[in-house]
Amino acid sequence: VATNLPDTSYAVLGLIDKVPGSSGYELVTVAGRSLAQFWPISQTLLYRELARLTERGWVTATRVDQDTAPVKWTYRLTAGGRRALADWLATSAPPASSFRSGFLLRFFFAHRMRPRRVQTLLADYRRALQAQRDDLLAIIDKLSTSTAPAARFGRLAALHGLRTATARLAWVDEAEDELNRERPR
Amino acid sequence: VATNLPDTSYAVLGLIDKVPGSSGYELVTVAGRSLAQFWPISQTLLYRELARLTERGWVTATRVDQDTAPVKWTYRLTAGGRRALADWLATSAPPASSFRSGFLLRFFFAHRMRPRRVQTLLADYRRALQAQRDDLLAIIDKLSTSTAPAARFGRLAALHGLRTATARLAWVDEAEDELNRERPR
DNA sequence: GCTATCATGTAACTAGTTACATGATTAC
DNA sequence: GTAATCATGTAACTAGTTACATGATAGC
Repeated sequence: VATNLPDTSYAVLGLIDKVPGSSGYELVTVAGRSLAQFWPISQTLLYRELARLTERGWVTATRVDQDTAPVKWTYRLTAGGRRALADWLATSAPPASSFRSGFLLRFFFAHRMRPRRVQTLLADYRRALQAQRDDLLAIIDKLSTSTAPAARFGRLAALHGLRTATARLAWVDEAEDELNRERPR
Repeated sequence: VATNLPDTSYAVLGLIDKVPGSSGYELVTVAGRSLAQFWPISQTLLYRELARLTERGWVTATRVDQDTAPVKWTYRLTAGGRRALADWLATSAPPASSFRSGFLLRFFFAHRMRPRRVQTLLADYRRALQAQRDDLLAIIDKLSTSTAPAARFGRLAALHGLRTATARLAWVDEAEDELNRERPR
């Protein structure tokens, strides 16, 4: 009964391939500061995927006893896992780019808000974008020192986020201008 | 047992408020060319939300018999529905902007791909972005003629998508340049 | 004594997806 | 004949979220 798995499974598989021999706990943190920008995975889900990948025989789990910290399990791809990852990467990415913005959803109904409320909504959005931009700048900065071939794509992925955030910040200015122009004071 | 509803419910509520007296079928199409850009709602889900909103007493459903087409049901907000919508709009949008990009996920693991594959991946992404940009341009064009206050925010929301798509197209160029520079021929 | 880090889970839920069903009318 | 438009659903699933549990060690 080999149904095909969701992209999240391959995300975890790819992560293990990138940092082999890490524990679930480590993978959660690594995912949190890399994948999270464009493919967030919660801790619970990641552990569930690890179990599933192990069951499939795509990764092996090794028990590691530590004296200072609790027991941990480390993961590595099997030959089957490498094949599965390669197959998935060769598959065309479907248009499955789901984007849901709580901000835009509310903004779309802004004609039912008082002008002041629209202002704070935009201000909140700007703050969130700035925080995101700063995060991405830090990531890019850290990755730009490394010359590893794998880090190159990570850096470009982060750059994608940075360009997006910057454009959206410019949009916030634009929107504020337009809203002020029509209704002065 | 009044649990609070997900944003999607309010999205539908807001839509009905925007186009009162429309049927589920009409709402599906309206959602498809407005909300879909930043808050996609499938047909099945929309009908389910209509049932839920009716149950809550936030909207009323009216049966309309037609001689040429099948029976339809049209929807309108009640006083309670208007209050619920206003309350939700007054609520700060949580950072809940979930973004999942199948493209970036694969691109992040591009070090495991052959260079040719990376090229086609980028080319496919560019094509998708161009299509999206054209869609948004058409929407903005249509909305810019209208002077209704509600259309203004719709236009700005579409502009947000346009700015995003444009920045990402520029990123594709940037990424291709960078990948070609390091590995000529 | 408190908080943070390391480390792995269970339980319960629900939002959202996909596939399918039905059937009339109009236009090519 | 066949495809598109109008119109509303049901059924079945699963991916992902949220809240909670546990427990050791290390540093302040």
